[in-house]
Amino acid sequence: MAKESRHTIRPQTLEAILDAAVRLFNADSGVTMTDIAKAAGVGRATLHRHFQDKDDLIQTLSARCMEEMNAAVLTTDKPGQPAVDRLHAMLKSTIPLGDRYAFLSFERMEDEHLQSAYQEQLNWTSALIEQLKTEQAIAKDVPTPWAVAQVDQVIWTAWTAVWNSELTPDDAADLALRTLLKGLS
Amino acid sequence: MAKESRHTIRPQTLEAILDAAVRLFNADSGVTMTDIAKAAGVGRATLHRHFQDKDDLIQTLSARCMEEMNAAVLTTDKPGQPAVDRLHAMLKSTIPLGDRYAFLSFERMEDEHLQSAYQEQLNWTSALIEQLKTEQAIAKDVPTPWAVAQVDQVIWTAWTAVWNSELTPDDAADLALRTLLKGLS
DNA sequence: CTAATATGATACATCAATGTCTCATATTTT
DNA sequence: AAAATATGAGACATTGATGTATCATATTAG
Repeated sequence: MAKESRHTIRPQTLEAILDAAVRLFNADSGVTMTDIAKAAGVGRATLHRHFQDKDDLIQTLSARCMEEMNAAVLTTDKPGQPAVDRLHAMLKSTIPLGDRYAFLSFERMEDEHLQSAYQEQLNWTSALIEQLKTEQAIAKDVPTPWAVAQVDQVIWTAWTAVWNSELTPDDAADLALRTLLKGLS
Repeated sequence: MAKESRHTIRPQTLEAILDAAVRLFNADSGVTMTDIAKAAGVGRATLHRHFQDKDDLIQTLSARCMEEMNAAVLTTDKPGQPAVDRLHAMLKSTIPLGDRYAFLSFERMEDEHLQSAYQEQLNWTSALIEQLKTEQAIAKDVPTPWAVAQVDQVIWTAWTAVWNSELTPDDAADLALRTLLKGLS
């Protein structure tokens, strides 16, 4: 805290650090501060100047990812629409952020503020599932937690396919929606 | 190597170590040798007596998990059967081994012997997908890598549900098969 | 342009995990 | 029962990551 008040981080420096960190953590969870500094093209001391410790960096990164996810979902969502359309819009906006999503899944979140934000995200999806059931888009005997997990997983799968250049983001979203609703048949 | 020739590990000791290691690695990838020794109820020195280093332990563990997975799939598989039945049998036998499966996915495998064994596993699933397409159980315009990824993911999801006591292993396998073939509808 | 300050590089101390070694004890084998 | 040996406990050295401090340089603000 003392450090952040003494120094103002430059926006480009912050972006470089957080971008590099997301990238590295997705490739391997055993990332060191030195790795991040190198990948960000930044001095190792700069990391320690702006983040109290590694946990602080991870927490900042988690908060950032969570904000991006929430923003992406909420800005594209139109609550009045049919549930299937809302699901489609949600997939389209979240799949390109798959790396953020993966980071949030892999890292343990001890911070309770983040915990509750994540829970809110899960609740949002649960509500969408319920609406899908009401509108007969999915079967009522499918457990909601199972459906939520499937949505989560398909986002990750779709992002991986995009990342591997196997699919475009839009094609991945379409295929993900189709897979969720009708399976592979 | 020198150590393993000087000492014969007791079967129960080996089991305790590998069991504890799988359990811990699934909860958190930043596991220390001390953690494993404690969880296994074994002296820390015993680990170093039988495994050259941490990598050696992980490699041994990976090999063990791979063998278990392969054995489970191959012993329950009946190549003459319809593809849907083969998929169902595969899900039933692999879902209870979901923790093994997860370990293999999370750990990077530098060993080429393991790499090829894993590739073989993927090829086996790909062939099954092709058979499913031939038998019209799944659509031909679904990319095979996508289908393989879905099978992988659903095993993990199903195992998680079983682990959380939300489903029995058999129910999870049934739900997984249904989800793969018909989606959530 | 000049002052303020953020950054990079380096040296340094600390700490946790790793791996080695030894010896007393427990277990297995004969 | 006695010999052989696997294990547990703890001391020890080593290594790599972490975090701090300092100073010269680069960048930004006034």
